[in-house]
Amino acid sequence: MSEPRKLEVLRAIVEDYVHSREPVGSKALVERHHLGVSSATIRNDMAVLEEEGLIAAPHTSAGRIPTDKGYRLFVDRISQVKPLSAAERRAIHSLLEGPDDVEDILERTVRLLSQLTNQVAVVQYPHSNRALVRHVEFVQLAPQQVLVVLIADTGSVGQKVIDAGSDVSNEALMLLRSRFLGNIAGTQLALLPQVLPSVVALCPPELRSLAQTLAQGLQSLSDTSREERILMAGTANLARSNVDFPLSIGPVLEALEEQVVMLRLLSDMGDDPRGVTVSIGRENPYDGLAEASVVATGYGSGAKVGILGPTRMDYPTTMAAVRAVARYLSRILGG
Amino acid sequence: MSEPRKLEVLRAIVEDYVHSREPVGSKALVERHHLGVSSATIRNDMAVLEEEGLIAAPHTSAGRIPTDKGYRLFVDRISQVKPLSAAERRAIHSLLEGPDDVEDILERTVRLLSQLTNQVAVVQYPHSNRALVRHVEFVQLAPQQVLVVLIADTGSVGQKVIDAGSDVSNEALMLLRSRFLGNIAGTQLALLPQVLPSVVALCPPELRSLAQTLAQGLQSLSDTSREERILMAGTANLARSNVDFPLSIGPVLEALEEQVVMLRLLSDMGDDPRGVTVSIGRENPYDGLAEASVVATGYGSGAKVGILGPTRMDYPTTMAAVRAVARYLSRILGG
DNA sequence: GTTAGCACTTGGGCATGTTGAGTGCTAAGT
DNA sequence: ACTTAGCACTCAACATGCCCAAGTGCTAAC
Repeated sequence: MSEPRKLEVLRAIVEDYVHSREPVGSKALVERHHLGVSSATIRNDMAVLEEEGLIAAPHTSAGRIPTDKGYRLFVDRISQVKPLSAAERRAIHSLLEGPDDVEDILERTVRLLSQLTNQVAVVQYPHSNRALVRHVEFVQLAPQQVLVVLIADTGSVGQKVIDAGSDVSNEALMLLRSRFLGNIAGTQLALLPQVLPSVVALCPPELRSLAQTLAQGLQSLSDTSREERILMAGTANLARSNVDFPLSIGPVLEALEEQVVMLRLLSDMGDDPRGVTVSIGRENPYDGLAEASVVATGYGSGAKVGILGPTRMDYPTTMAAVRAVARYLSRILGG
Repeated sequence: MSEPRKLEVLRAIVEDYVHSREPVGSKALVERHHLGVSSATIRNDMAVLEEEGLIAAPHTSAGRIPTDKGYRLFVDRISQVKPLSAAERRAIHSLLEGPDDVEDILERTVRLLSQLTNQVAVVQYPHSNRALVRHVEFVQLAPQQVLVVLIADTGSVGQKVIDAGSDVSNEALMLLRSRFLGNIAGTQLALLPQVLPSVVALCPPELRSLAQTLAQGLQSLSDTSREERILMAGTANLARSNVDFPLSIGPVLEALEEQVVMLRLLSDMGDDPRGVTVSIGRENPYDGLAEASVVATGYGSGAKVGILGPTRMDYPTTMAAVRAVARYLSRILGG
């Protein structure tokens, strides 16, 4: 059989199955797509595809459905990106309007993306490797408690309450504040771990231990404010898309709730700077997502946006949406 | 028939149904609970209960299940609070340990509560009606963009990027910062709307418009940092508890995602300062939650904690857990 | 390499029968 | 005035058997 037709058949199977949710047979296939051959020929081709592990039959006399491997081939070699509809473009454009508040933008982004794709949308907070320290504030909350605030020039704000271990005088705090501020303002967040110890060393010995504690606080803020959070929307789509399909939704919700899992997942996906990356079914490192696929891509300076949905999803459209949204996001955030 | 026994029967039905998930009939009832009468008597009682709308039969020859109204009576007049197990007490106690960071504590709280109850746990950020302005910071991000930061003495931090409309000089910003700080430090957040205009009025005329913009930013921060966010955990429990039961999970997820809906819901529930409040099924203002119940109570100075689950839930245990967690939370946060 | 034809498999739909849990009612007992 | 035993009745759930349509794999001819 001809190689191109084989791929064409796989493509037809994937598209029909995604759209109908039902195993697709040889006859239906030859009717819906005008391949120039008969159903018998298709059957032969399908037998080959099955041998290669690209499709499978749920039971003897049913049609075929694509396997993870089949989707993989489809995504890698067959599908072409679908252009977005005018309405979709418009929706994305409207992201450009409104306040430039990072939080706001990300929130609108996930909402939009989840509506666009009918899947769960996820976005990682922007990496701010290049972000600089703009301001540092120590606020005394209680005799032994200090609120540490770190403001970056990107507008991201980190906060953390730390326990000093002993009473803190206001004067000491003021002194340390100006000492820290003077020495780290303008520094890249990413460099804080290297810079902070020297600042501590410069402090008067009797304040050394407090300074050390504060420095730790700042450092952990520089970590977390950098990339360690995600935002998501559209979890209800999980229930909707599986209304007559028993994808076990429980494990997926669990995974989504564990930010650690999701962060891991996103960063494990290569960040091909131009295209989107797809992780299909069992390719996925987390067991609970064995029946799910993730479509993601980087934006700005390396953080990820993406969606999560059932393996049976419309990859071309979804990939187009993710890519488009990522591009706009990069533009807005000036990545 | 005797009134006390009628209630006893209702109680037995509720308990059996919650535990077995199946309609409960007269015979099973008389076997499992040693009521001193025969099944025929129970049948008569059940007929009365059904007339009163407290229980219902899914179909002719099935047992009865409690209606919303039945649960209501059960919660209000029959059930007694179950004491928590030692393990549960221990788990709650361990909340006391660890950093006093509000964010951290709330996060651990929802996790704990969702595990304790096997439901979705929700917590509203603490009200800070009594919270005072600790610090105000204006940070210039771009010629026309200013980041406004408002820090309260409770450790809550609000941030917002505002667009000034025209270029802002650094000196002007510094001046306004000290002007605002001097006039509103120590003020209650709740009073900001009244105080801010006078501060604006005191500013030099050429800065009036910028001051106005900044004041608006601060005011919106005082709103949002006060109570307008919620945190949740355990959405996966929704899927688990309904594995063989078709509570439509979709609408519930939608509701959970709409913070506005949840906030509305929580604040609409009375805040009986001592007991917990329960909202059952259709009593619920939001249609998507017609098959769900919310068990909530206030903590600290009026914010809410609670859980959301199917109407068929173990109310006594759940209520006990919610109440206990709320108490500890109040203690930790010094409400 | 493709096609027509055909025997074969099998899940799904449907009609039918059976079972058992559960009810409501009546009449008798306390 | 309640309670209880007994009984006829209802109805979902389950089982059984049947047929049908969809779909396959194979073979032989083109």
